[in-house]
Amino acid sequence: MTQTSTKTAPPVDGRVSRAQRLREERRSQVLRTARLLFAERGYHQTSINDIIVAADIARGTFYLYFESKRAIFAELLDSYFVTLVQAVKRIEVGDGSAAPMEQMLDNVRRIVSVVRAERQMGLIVLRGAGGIDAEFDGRLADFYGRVAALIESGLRLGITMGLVRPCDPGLIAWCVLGSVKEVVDRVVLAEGAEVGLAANVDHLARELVEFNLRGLFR
Amino acid sequence: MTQTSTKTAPPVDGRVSRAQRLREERRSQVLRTARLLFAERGYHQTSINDIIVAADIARGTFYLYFESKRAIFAELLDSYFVTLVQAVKRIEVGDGSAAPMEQMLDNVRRIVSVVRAERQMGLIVLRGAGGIDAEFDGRLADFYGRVAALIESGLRLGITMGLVRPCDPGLIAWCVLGSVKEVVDRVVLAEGAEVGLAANVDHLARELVEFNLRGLFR
Amino acid sequence: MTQTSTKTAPPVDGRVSRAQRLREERRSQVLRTARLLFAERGYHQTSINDIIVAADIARGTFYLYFESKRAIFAELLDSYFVTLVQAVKRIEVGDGSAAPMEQMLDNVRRIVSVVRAERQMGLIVLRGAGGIDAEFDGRLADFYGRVAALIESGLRLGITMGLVRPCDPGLIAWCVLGSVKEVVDRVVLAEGAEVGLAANVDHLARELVEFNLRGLFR
Amino acid sequence: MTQTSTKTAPPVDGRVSRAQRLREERRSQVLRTARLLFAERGYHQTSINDIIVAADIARGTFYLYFESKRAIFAELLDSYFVTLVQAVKRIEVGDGSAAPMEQMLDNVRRIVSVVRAERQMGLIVLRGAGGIDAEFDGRLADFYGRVAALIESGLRLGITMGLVRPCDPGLIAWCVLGSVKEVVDRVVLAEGAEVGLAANVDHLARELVEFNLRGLFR
DNA sequence: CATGAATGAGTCTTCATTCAT
DNA sequence: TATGAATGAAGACTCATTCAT
Repeated sequence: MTQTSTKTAPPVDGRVSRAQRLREERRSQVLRTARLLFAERGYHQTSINDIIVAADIARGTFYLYFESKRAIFAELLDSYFVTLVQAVKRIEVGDGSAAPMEQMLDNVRRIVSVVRAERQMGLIVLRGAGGIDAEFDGRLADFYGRVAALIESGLRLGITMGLVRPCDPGLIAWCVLGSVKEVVDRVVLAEGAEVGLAANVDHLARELVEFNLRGLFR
Repeated sequence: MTQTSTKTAPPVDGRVSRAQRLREERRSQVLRTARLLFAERGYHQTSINDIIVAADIARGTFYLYFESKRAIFAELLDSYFVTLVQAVKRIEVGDGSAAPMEQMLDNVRRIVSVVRAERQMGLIVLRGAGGIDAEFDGRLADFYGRVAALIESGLRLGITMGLVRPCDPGLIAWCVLGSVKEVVDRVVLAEGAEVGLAANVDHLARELVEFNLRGLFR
Repeated sequence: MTQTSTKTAPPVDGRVSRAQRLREERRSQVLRTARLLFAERGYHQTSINDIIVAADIARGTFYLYFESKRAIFAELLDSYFVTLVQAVKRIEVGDGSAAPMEQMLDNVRRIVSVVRAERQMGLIVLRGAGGIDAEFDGRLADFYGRVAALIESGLRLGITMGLVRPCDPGLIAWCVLGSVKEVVDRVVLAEGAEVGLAANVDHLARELVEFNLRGLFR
Repeated sequence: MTQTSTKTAPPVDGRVSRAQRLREERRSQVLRTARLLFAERGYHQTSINDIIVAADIARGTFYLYFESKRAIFAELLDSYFVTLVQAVKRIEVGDGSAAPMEQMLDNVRRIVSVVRAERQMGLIVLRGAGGIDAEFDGRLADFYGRVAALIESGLRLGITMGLVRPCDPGLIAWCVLGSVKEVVDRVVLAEGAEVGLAANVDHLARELVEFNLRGLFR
């Protein structure tokens, strides 16, 4: 139906033809360009025209690689979700495991590093992905919901083991998630962040984790 | 310059003409309608047409009261910011003051009550105001920045007084803000929230404050 | 949803406002223009742009009056079908009725006169309405199907009454319809027709009817 | 000028090279595929993409064999016209000839058989070839014009010989043609035709010819 | 000969805003 | 003041055709 359908399966011998490689390169170059623009100006303020001009391709070429504007955005979003989720490891509690605090620190460090590596997507996910579409809103809510569920199950375990004080884990999971999101957003992604605080990731991670574990009180 | 700025100041005698009153009524009715629609479908998915149909006014009439689509949205946003800021009181520490915990609880209760009273604007501010425009993004950042600064100054005071453990107040302020925002968003604004957890505002406030003060550890 | 929705019901007093009248005029002017273009160049070769340029209206204005290109074409088609159907009267056989031949002559005369009055639509229906769309094809087939059914029932009656020779009425109805369509198409609508044969409608009608009644044999 | 016209005349020895043969095979396979698609969905709804996918050739290859979309359609059309024209034999009147009625019956039978054999082209010619293009419309008109002229000359002869009643042969030729076209279209090409009436070609031909010769009257 | 990635003119449609009445 | 018809810039997407490999 659409001309997009990329037959061109790689040769059976497993090697990838030169054309294939070029094709992939082109595709990811468009993806990169689009990511940049979406992050800078948001979904609605970025037109297909903006993308093809910035990527220096023809109008039709865009549709050779992506079905629609929504599709390229969705792809960007989904692949970022995957990257992010992979950065978060469940906190293991056991003899051979590192201290929970250390594990949490590692989680935060990994998240920060992912977000900093792909600053643009961070901006999109934390700020610009809402309000595009009912479907995208849903996807975003889904993603955060899954993360919150992960945290919640950790909390439950911690409570059972007597490590975490008794609390409403369904609620507190959102507190934890919220504090992380906000710090990542404001501190990691802030314009001048490169020079400032965020440069010291370790300090940031330690403060964040300590806040979550010990709260404000002395 | 534009016709809209014809503020038609009330007559010197202080009384407001009947026409004036009607004008104001109509204006705020349009505002209400727009708020509803923006909250339901977001900025981009709400057209001027949607608004005038729902408000039952003519297309031209809209522009008699508001300069543009942006303008009405900005107005809605700004007035909500004012309401919200008023809900947050600086934590007083002194002989005659209530316990800090109690003050924080009150802050949370007030915020929750404001947000629930104007659920629509809450949705807009927490979800839908990003990604519209560079300027709106800035406004939003500004607002949260002011709130964070407020929290930060409280933290500094707390630290000085030995109530709050030593920490990076500029960073932790964002943690606090983030946890509040997320809980308000997911728990207070969630579809079925009216029946569920959020119904018990007190429980919610207490859990949230406790998390912020004592963290997760037992 | 669309801005097309024409509220503006006429005032209760039954009179039509000046604005209403203007609106209708504008609308039918666009219809006329579109009809002309569709007839001249066919559906696919006529762009919205062609229509608005020829009608001297703005792009948006078109969509104020019509939902889409398909919609305006459908409207043109439907109203023509109505006109055409009204031109065909069932052949009455009875004491007070004119001779069947005379009634058929009148039918042909009326059809020819309708077609000549709206030459453009004739061209569209007889030549250009096929191949646009499965739906339009269906509509066209439907229309001709109804006409054929009308003829068929006439034939059955004629056979019963001994006026028409025994034959397969379902088949012969298409013969009759086909002969009429072709003559109307080639003779009435032909470019130079105005000067030639078709000028003499009476001759044409008589020949056509005679052919249908008596065939070719001497 | 165009690469396509590289007819690569066969070697003088009259034999056709293997490559030549392959070329021809491929070409006609594409023609077959295109015919199928054009018939099924019409000219405008069939894209080059549809054709190359169905024919399993590369995009560029198509243009190796055919100049353009128009060109392949034109070729299909023209070759069908030739086939059709060959099916119609002039009615011979003379001592050694069969009865005119029998000759006409044979004509109809041949036409029906051609049309049924290449149902797709029948559909295209009778329904889908109009409204594509001024030129195609002309070609179609030309073809029917030639057929009508053939019939007309037959009628003149018949009149001269006293077999056909006096009439306007230029007009009546179109009646005859119209009745044949319509029957072929609706009855022969109708979806379920294979099972229904049309199965009995002889009945159909006889009814059609009888209608043309004797008309409706008893 | 064959390929298929690239092209870009052209299409329909939307919608914030203006302005004559 | 109120109206709503008119505007036109801007947007997403299609598809016949070309051309380097």
